[in-house]
Amino acid sequence: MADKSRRPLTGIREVARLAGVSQGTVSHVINHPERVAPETRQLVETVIERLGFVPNRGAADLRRGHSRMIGLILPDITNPFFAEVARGAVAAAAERGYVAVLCTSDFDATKEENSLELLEEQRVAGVLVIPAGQVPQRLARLRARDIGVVLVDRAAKSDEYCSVSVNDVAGGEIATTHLLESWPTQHIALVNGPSSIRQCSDRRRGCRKAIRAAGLPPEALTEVVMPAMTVAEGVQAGQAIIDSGRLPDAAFCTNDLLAIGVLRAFAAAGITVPGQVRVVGYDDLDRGHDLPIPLTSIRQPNYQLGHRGSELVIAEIETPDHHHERLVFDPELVKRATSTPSLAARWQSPR
Amino acid sequence: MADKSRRPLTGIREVARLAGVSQGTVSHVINHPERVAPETRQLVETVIERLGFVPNRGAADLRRGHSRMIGLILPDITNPFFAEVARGAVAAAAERGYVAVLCTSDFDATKEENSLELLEEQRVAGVLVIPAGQVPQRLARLRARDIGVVLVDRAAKSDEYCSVSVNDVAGGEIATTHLLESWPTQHIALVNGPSSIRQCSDRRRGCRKAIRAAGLPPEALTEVVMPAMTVAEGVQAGQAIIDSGRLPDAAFCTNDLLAIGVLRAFAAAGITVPGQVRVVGYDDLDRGHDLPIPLTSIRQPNYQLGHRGSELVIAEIETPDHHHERLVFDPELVKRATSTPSLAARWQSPR
DNA sequence: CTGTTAGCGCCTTCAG
DNA sequence: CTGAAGGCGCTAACAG
Repeated sequence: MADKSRRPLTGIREVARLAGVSQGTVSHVINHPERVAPETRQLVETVIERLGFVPNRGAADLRRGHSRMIGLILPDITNPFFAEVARGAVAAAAERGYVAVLCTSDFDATKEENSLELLEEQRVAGVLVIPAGQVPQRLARLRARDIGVVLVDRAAKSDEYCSVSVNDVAGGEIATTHLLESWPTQHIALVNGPSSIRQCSDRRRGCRKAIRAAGLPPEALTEVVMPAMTVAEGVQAGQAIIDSGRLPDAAFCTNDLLAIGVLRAFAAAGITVPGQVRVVGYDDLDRGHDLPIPLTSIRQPNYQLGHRGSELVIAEIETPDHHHERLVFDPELVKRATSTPSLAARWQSPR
Repeated sequence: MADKSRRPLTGIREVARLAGVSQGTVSHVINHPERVAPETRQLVETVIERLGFVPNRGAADLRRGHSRMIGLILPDITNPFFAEVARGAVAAAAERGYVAVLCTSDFDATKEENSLELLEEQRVAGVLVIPAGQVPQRLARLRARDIGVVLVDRAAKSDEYCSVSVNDVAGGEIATTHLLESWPTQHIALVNGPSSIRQCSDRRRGCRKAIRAAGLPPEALTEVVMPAMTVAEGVQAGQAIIDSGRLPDAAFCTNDLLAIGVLRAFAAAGITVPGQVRVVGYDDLDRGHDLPIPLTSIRQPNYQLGHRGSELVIAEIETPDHHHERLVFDPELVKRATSTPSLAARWQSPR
């Protein structure tokens, strides 16, 4: 508890000196304890303990030629979806003794590139990236440097990268099928975001597939496309549906925010859910649980995405002859009152 | 686009060779461009570009004796509160050219210690920590190593560390005062979590203060303490209030989850809000926005907490003679329908 | 302005 | 099983 002489209570060298052994031996007790005589080891460990010595990972990494950091680039850590991915990624990394360096792109391709550069400078062992838009060009350079790369929430096109993603076509299909099967349905509204977002077009594809499978004609589906996927847009979409004069039996909203907006518009117009129209969303946000009527939704294995993603990069890094893998998860339906008349009863306002 | 000869298209040395200058000069064009003749610089930059050379930050850090990484330890990145803090912290770090290493404690003191050890090994320049419980002992060691430390969401006791936190007493006071002033009120219920959580006791303190200030007797306040702060507990608390037979004029719930539960219980019992009872929560979760009746709540400057936190560590790191600062933010009332009869009208279910 | 040089802290053959 | 020695890639004096 003294003043510790001000100098970086440094290194392996000091430990060696105090223990009366060589640096090499100290290094061994740290990295290959078994190669050292029990008593020497014991001695060294005691000194390490007494000095409060903590090895300098950076120096070790430099010497070894590779680090134990993995970079994580995502658009917005505040988004529950990405946060969950991050949680899985950080957990898996920690399990394997890696630390995660977090970068945020704010959906900005430039920031994304900058982050990639920073991570390259740090010589991270690998990166997990949830691209904000296009798959960043710069990833190629990282790969050239033998930095592991895995795309998250986006299937790799070619076999250039590993990727973990979830099957949005299946999600759209599941949602629609549920609507179709749980109650007689002739007319479905699809409330969607811009087709330029892959998720949106994939989910639409699944939706159409289900309709076809049910033997319904394409006209059974009416699509409302909104420029953004917020509650406000949802309200507008809901209003548009109402104004169209032809109320659908059910509405599949491509995300929960849109669904919440639609629900709001319906409530304001006195349209009952699920009585007149059944609704399902996508993402299974917590926000959807406490609505006047809890929202049926599609849940994605977000934590798994991140977790398996980390495992994949690490495998890619540690395995000499690595084959790129493309993992695709399936989403899952979570039934709630908004699509299920029987569940809805208890939610109707009392009295 | 060739095969790049397999070797780590390495270093400054190679650049120097190809440019026909010395390593030192290359280093200068990277770190002190102004100290180099424009043409030499131009030449070197061209070579750097052509080689796709990216400096090895780890090596530089080793040489310089300090890194540009800041560690971030928080209980759960999935919690909107912490996520927002992280966003601010990461942004501020990036602004100053630092990268953030993210660690998660899962509210587990052991994991917290482990993370601190990892960060110490990485020789991060500083750490931002949101303690899971007690302030970790190990922080002292980091400080001894000249690693910057700032406590987030917790005021430092002594003047050992910098800290950024928010005034929970003020929050409790604001919430209660709002309830008291916006409508005639004789009886308030305080739905609280365990007193062992500092936030809970602080908010209670603020609540009492407001009641005293309004000239009401202590009996005007009835406290319901729940062992956890979830929606489920909130429902129970709401039920308890109902069962007590004496409905309060207003309820201050110490977080939004509790409030949501209380609201649910009230709705199920046919008690109108804000008609019979007005309610305010705490945290201003998104979840509260889409309730049958939007929830009045207290919002904390989470992003600011993280942002200023990062700025503080960086200041502590970069400023030789640094005085520990204790920043305290004030929370803010967000009025919504749940406490405001006039706002509530438009939310009443139509028809 | 540019070149030379000596390490930062650690790991890892290679001998003894 | 242990010690000695040579860098990893880069920066920061110091000379020229």
